[in-house]
Amino acid sequence: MNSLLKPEEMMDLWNTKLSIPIPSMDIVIFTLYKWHLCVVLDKFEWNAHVLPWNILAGWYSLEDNFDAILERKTGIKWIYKEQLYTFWSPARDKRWHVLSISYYALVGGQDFINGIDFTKVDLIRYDELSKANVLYDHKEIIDYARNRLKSKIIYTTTAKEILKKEFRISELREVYEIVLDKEIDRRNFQKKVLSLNIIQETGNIDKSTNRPAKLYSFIDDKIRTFDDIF
Amino acid sequence: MNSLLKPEEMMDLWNTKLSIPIPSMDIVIFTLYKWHLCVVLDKFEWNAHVLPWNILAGWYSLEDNFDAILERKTGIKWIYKEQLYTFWSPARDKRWHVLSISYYALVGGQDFINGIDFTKVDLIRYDELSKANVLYDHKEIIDYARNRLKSKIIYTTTAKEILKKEFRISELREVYEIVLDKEIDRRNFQKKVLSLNIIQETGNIDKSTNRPAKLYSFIDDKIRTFDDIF
DNA sequence: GCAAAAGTGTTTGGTCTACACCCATGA
DNA sequence: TCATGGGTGTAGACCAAACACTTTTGC
Repeated sequence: MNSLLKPEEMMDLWNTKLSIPIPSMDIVIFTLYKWHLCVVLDKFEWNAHVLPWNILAGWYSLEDNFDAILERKTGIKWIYKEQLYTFWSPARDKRWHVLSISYYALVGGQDFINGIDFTKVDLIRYDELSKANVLYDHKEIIDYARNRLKSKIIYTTTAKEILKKEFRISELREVYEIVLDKEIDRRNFQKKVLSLNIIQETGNIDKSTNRPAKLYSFIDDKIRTFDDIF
Repeated sequence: MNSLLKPEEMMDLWNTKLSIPIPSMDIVIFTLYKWHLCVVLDKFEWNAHVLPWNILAGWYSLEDNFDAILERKTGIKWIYKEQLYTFWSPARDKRWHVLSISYYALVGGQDFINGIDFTKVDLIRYDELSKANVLYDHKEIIDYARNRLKSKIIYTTTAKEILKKEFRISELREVYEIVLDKEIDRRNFQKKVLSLNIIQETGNIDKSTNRPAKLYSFIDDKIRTFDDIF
């Protein structure tokens, strides 16, 4: 993932000889942590944050570029991700003249949290982002991703990435409640989700609460679409 | 809209010294012509076609870049457009190593057809595209745009760009029938579209058919969203 | 009068919402 | 036996699909 010229040399070349923006990638990683939707952000200088990013490595696909950034920040090698949008305006970033191809993903699990190097990266609650000092247009990119996440989870099995292999329907519902930021009727949710043919009983029972609960798993290995859940 | 280096010089620079793809823009322009969904494609050499495109002019916004390509091909100065996707893979285009930021739009009207220079550009029916020789991955980009168009027209007033200021509800319905490629019940469509608060009677009557019809116009000047029409 | 297309209404069935009740277990 | 959360059912509101009849004009 190296380029033939050093980054500073590239910048120099661009700014002096070219009128073309440098393609880079910004990634928005959402997770559910302590019952809140959070974003992974790079610490930047003293108290500022930016999205994890890199200059696009042109010998690799966009997905490989995403994976490289993700792995560097979190240790996770692969995750379902989706292209978000390509942001550019001549005024976007006066220092570097950078075009941003953005991707986003929803990730969960203990391995993910353990893999994060919290000296370099922070987990910021989405609902507390306005208090943070997020640089450039990265706050807008995060909001854009947040909206996309909301609309996608309604008709895709995005929630798969947050849950363990086997889960209770109530756990699935909680993912939806946090991502959509609203309460969902327990009984109606259950009826609907079972009618969609996306999850199946595993036969196992989770006895960790007073009344044990049936465990379910997603039928498909891959993220797939279905008729709107709401 | 010029760059400091000539295109050939840029290409050379990229291929020899840089590992970074050149940002370019491909645009997918849909229109309804003789009752069919069509795409505007550049003639390329003898019998091949490509999407209208250009190397990204970095002093201008993405939308300005789109407008410049559109105007060159069709004489139209402004139209509602939407970013589609950014395509890139190292193998995408071996000659030029080009990253494609794609936009799409739905355009209509006689001015549009009159503005097209048909010596440079062809109008190709979407349902006959498989017979055409469309180069690179541009066929996939068109398909991607076609799907986006289908899903967007269901909850946005995209059809506005195809119709005259005042139109019959039956004309609006025909736009939906062609874009969605299915028959729609006349009566149910009328009820639904009137309940959405997106169009209003203008008070004028169109007497061009046997039985005259009320004319309607969109309430909003801008393209807006509404609850799904289907 | 007849064809063509507009305008309006009804019936039906399914789906979403808001609920209530009972059940299995741990403490 | 009580608290906690799981499992299941039902009535009413609402919405969408299928469909029929009447109206207004040109020829």
